[in-house]
Amino acid sequence: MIAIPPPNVTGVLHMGHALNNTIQDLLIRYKRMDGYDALWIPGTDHAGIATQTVVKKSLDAQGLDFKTLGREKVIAKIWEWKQKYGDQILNQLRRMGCSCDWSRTRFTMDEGLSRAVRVAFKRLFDDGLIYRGKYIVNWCPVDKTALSDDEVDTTPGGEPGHLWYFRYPLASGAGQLTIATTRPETMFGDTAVAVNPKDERYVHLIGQKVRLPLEGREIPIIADDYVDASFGTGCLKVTPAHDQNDFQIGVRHKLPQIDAMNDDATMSDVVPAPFRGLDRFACRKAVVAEMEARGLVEKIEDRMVPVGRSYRSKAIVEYRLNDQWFVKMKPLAEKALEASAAGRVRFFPERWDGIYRSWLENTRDWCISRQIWWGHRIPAWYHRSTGEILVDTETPARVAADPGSWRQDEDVLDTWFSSALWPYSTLGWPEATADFAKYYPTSVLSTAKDIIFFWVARMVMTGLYNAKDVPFRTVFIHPVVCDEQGETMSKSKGNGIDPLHVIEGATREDLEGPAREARPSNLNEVLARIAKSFPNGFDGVGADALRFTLVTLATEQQQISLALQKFDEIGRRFSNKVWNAARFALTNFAEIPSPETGETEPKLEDRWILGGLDRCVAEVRRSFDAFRFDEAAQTVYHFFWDELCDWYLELVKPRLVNGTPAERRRVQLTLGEVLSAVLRLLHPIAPFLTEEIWGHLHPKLASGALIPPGDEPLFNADLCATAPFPKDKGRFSEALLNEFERLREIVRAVRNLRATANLTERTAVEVRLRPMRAELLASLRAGAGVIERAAMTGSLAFVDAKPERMATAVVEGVEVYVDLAAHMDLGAEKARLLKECQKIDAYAAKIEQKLSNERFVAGAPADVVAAERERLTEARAKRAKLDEALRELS
RNA sequence: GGGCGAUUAGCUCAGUCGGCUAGAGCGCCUGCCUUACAAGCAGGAUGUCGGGGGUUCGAGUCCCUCAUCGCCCA
Repeated sequence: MIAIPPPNVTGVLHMGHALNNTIQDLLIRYKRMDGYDALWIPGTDHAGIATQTVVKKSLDAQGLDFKTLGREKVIAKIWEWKQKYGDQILNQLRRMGCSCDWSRTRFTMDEGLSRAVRVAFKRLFDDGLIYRGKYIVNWCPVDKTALSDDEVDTTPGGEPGHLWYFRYPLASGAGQLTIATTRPETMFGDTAVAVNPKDERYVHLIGQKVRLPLEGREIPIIADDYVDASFGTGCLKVTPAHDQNDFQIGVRHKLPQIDAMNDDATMSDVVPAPFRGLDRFACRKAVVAEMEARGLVEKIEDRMVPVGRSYRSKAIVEYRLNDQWFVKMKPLAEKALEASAAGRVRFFPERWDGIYRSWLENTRDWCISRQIWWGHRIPAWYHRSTGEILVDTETPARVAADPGSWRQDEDVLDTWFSSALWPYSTLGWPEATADFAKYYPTSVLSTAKDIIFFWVARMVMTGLYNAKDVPFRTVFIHPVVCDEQGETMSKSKGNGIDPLHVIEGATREDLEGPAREARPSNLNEVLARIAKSFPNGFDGVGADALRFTLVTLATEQQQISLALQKFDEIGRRFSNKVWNAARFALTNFAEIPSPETGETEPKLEDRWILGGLDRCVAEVRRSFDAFRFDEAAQTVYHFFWDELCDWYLELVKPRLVNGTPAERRRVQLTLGEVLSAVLRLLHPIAPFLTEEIWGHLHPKLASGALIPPGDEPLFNADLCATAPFPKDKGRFSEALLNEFERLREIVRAVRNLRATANLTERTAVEVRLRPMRAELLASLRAGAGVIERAAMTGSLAFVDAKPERMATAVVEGVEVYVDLAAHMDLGAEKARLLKECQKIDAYAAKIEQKLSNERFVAGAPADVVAAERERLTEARAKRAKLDEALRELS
């Protein structure tokens, strides 16, 4: 069972969603076909800040003011918006072929899920794991809300700024201290100056006071280890209400907290009159100007300063004291760590477990209140006069009885608080539903690495706490989809590829859209690239090709560099091949001799392809089970194209087209089995194409009684989606593979010789074979048909001596002679043989070197040594034959 | 500053427990309109496995180190 990572209702699906949902659908279809009760719950997330922001913009555009409308009307508007656009995402999933259980579609703000949120909140509160407190929080002055640490982005290396050196006079009048600050405007909130206790320059001043310029307040000089003596002057102004670290210092030294700003980052009434109401940056200028006027600025340095920005509004984050709700992380995190240590939650690829653990080990308390309207309102009520707090899942009776005396908390919960409950709230928790009993814990969570902290870890924590078990046994972390330059795709860069463009096609204007909207600095370059690669737009390749391409590219690396061309190169090409091969097969299934006709004995190629099929089935299963979807896709690709199409189909054409009815039935039976199985192998990756072909092929197989023994359930499998996933029937054998491989090598040798003589492929040539070992003769005779057909020989015979004037090639165990007659260029043939000799000599020399090393012979496992000896013998034999051919030429 | 990942053919990437002459797709070169597919078929060329050191009989693979790139955290 899989719970979908719910996409935000704000937007449309991007390529990352396409990859993630392809993987989930693949797993679900695979398991469903393999007989499991596979449930995939779809849904969407209300995405508090993101959605509110989007709707606010649209209301702004209509000239409607948020504040004037008021909370209830705004929420109603957002609901309207959600109804209108929310389904769009689910429809996109459908178009990608996602086989979710649509009847169970959930939304994080559904009544049931909202109740789950309130129940979880109350339980955590009652257990003392949720508390309310004044705390310094990341504050977005644009959205006027607190942000969790994870919602704050910082530019590596900081942003350009300044370091101002201000003189604070000592209260004693006996001099001054110079402090360095990047944020002059916060000086009105200063409540101390701190120095490092080991800093000899200042140690004698500890305990004294300075007079805060512009304001005249006296504040103490304190000692704290946090201060870096080498930074600035070694004196740090401490502003507990406006800086994270200063807040901690303030707590340690019990400093007062002076809040110098309003919620929109203008200066509050506590600052001196001239600065009141100024925006923080205007105030910064004013403060600097005033300090300069008073001669209190020692110097100003340019400097890169760390700046946090809201990942939503991009506004510079302020640090602000606020009443907020917090989840106490430590007890929850410990349980989550235990679960991963015990292997109850496993990550694929494994390395992400370390990332997950290190976050849990260092996590701070989680601020869960958000000062917005769209979301789950915090179920807490405050008594207007006593300040008493009530927390409950529904409006408490005391509140209902006396509503005038109580007010509910204005804030809503962090979106991730409800997302954290998703794997079980979607199953009906906290009710003891049948679904919950049956499907919890879920099997797999598929997601990208960027939300391991936001989401994965929090689901594990709350799952263990609320639902008494881990929410999923396996976490699959897929790569991040990047553009061809290796940069993450984003709206602001305009480098995204729209999955719908890939599926349905796009005009050149469509393709240019995202870039034109984002206006990146290299816009012309981007447009030129589009014009060059897709002057007439992009032809849609369909959902299957989209999926196949993504799955093929999703290796264990951290990112996929994706260019639109890839969908042509990989997915479209392969889908087309499958379609054509199926079409060929279907025309040859038009007429099926009646079962009474019976079938001829399987030929070598029939047994070979069935063995290959079984190996392919086993490998695909192994790869799927190991979450190596790329390997699975490669395996099917290789089997289908290189073995089935290039060899088997070509080999059986004579029997299929001109054969006796019994011969035709034999091929139909074999080809039918292979094709039917390969369609089912491919179905989880490419559902539409395989279903379409299945619809044509399967009825023919069934009506012609062409379903092999043991596969009886297939007779009734009207849909590929519900047909059983193929099983390995154990027909693969190394010996058979080698036998056939020898034939292929002979064929390649003949083709090669013919090509070097500049003969076209359709020129039939005389071929003679001379086995080096007597026991090979029978096998070669059995494979004569394969060679004749695939190598287009005129005649084929076995000899025990090299015929005169024939070109020679040596493959494992067999000498191949081709009569190139007048076309043989003796000089070229000689050069070719000499080159072969060189190659084989280098090879043999390497092995000889190994074998002459006593320590290798003594130290390496016996089988490795024996294998080397064998290779050497083979190489020498081959060399001898080449010599023979050379001698004859000269 | 700490951590994770990457570096293999012109490009995008595989490479299992250290063991066969290091592979695939695309691109490139040559020849083919061959009765499913020219969106195809056949053949071919292409590598100091980022540099250096170490362990080992043996290293693309393990260890150390340096370099470059990407990401995460502080």
